[in-house]
Amino acid sequence: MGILDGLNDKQYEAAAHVDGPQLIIAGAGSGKTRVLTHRIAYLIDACDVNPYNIMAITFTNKAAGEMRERVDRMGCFGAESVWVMTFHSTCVRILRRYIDRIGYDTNFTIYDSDDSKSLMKAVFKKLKIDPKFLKEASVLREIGRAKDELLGPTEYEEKYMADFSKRQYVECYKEYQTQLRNNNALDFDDLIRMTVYLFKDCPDVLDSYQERFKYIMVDEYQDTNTAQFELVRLLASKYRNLCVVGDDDQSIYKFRGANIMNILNFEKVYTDAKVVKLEQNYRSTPAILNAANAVIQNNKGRKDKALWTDREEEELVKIKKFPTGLDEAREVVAEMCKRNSKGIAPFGDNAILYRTNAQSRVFEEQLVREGVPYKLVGGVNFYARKEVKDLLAYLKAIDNAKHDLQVKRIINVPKRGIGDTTVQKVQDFADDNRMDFYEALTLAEQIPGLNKAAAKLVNFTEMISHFRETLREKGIAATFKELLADTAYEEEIIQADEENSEDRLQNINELFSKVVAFEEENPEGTLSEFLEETALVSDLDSLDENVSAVTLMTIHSAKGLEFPSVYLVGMEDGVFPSYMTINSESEEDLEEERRLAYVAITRAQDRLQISYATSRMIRGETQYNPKSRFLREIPAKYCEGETGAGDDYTAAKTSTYLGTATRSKAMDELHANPYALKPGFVPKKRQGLYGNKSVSQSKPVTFQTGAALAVGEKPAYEEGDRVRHIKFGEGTVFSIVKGPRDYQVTVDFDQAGRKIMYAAFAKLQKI
DNA sequence: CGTACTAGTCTTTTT
DNA sequence: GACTAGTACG
Repeated sequence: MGILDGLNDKQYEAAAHVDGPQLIIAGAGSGKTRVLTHRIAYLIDACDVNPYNIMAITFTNKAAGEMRERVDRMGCFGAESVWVMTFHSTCVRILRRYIDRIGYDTNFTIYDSDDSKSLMKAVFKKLKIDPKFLKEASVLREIGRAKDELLGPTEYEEKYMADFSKRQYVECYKEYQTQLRNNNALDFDDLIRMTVYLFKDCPDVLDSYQERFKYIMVDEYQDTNTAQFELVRLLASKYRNLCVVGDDDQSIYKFRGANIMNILNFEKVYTDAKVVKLEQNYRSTPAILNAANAVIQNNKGRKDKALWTDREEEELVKIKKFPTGLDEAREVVAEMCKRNSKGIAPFGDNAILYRTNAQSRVFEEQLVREGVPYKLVGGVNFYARKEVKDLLAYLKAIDNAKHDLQVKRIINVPKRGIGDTTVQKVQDFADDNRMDFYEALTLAEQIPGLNKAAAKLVNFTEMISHFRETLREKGIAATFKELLADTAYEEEIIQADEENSEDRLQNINELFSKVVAFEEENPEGTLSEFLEETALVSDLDSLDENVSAVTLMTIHSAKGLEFPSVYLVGMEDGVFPSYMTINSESEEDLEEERRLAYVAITRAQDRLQISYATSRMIRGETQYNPKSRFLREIPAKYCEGETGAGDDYTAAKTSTYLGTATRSKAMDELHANPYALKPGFVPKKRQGLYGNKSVSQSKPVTFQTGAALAVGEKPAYEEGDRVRHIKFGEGTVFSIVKGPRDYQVTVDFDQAGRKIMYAAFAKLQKI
């Protein structure tokens, strides 16, 4: 039978195992997705399993999407009815149907971390807790941890009854959960937890899902937390056809509750489990693989394994040392430019990986300066940006007036003279009369003490109900358009005229495109369904591999991805491993960090460069850190360039930089002033304690930015013209349309694709 | 009620 | 250094 042809022996063994529990230990790059998809095909075609009875669970939407695509491509009959989803979306799906069985309304809302934080603030206020004494974030972290461990407020209280120091956490947790329930809302962690409760409380519901999911597969099993483990255990307990895939060496989410014991103890929980190890790596060169193995071998609690490859040796791992973080960024970008122009590697082959998001900035600045296209993953999630959240809040308020938090968010955005005191009066009235905030708003004229504000509130509710009418009659996109027009939201951004105005307008356009796309794809789709889609996506999900641009992201985000050429930067003790783990004295924390290093190294296919800097600006101060201990763990025989230990400043001391440090401000200047970077512009030299050889070599920028137009002024280019943009590079003007306030220009960029922008902000240059 | 300034926090990673 | 929340003042 041909379904499993082309798999190696181990892969075959794993894919052909059908009944009973199975643990697949899949090393980095060992083809685990391949095994999973082939196993699904095997179940359907060779074992006559109904595709409807197969479930594959992943952590990210991106992984789910890829799996979906590959399953569909196997071409098995009925493959589209295989359930391929993330943990979170699976739970939402189940809860929307059955959560009323445990006392919630099925049209519950999902709170993101921002919402949770606002709610916690309200909790503090109510309990009269001084935020200086206790941090909202730390309480939320504690609650999240409790929820990951399936401890509700009551269980949590019981467990820590004797612990006086947890007293306030208990109070906060109880109040927080009460308020969530009052708002008919669930936070992220509740999604999993409530599904587990539902299954435990309602055996008939559990049974129906056990009958549905007779064959269960879990990807990235090493990242499961206790709640997720329990969820899977319950679902699989009837038929016991549970196949989990993971790699204990890539467990890097302990801080989020992941319990590495779930994978290490799998064989103890399922004593009859079949265990298969995939150790052949199809991704990296021997040098890269050996380096990775050498590092991870320093960890103790791990399943014994060693990846191998039959690839030919090509290049050794490159180790580079730089005087400063700025030099590092400059040289890395220069190297990529060189390799690109020589035709060795297009920009899209490269990834820059770092420990923390904050490290991306220097690289961004250099990439912008050199006109290199790049994709930045992480930082602020698209749906978490202020303007996007504002507009989504409008849509949520239009969709369902019970979204108190959302209504309050936008009641005075843009400014319409409704202040905190007014809001508080309305809230008090609502509390006294036991009604929703929005309901109270509609009765503004009956609320005592509002005076002039009442009329403003009436205007607001009338506007919302008008939008509701539009929604019913003309659909989501039309409502969105009207929303923009009536609230003059964009005008406010244009008027404020901040340096990121253009980005913000662009985000609005992007959100609008998403609305339009949703409506086109789901002609019958409701606004609620659209909003649901936006609740569970991350920045990573939008990463487009078809665009040839350098990728910048944290190592965490890079898990599961691969790149021909990887630059692993900031390899210094105190940066990576982070300051926190070095000081924590806990060997476990350091081991988690080492696994992170392992993940980073194994992302590289053909070429890996690891670099560190003697001094580096962190949070406004210059730090001198020694080379990373992980770097020292790589034997010199796999490397070229700087190797060995102890060739640099080893006393990890911190000192504040003297003199006026001229931090590179390329980005800021580009946004603030279109003339800031003229060809030939050379940044001010940075004079530090260390001689800085490369500063004076700074190349002129490769592009010129266009002049700023006044809002509404006709641009100097026409349809069909070739133009250049600061960020997106070159493109062709598709259309120029005169909008109500300004010309809207649509450009098809060679790299970045089609963008719609306002002429006054785009600063396009005809070429 | 809105604005302008100040002080404090953040930085480990995020579905 | 950058962002945010909080405060004082008009």
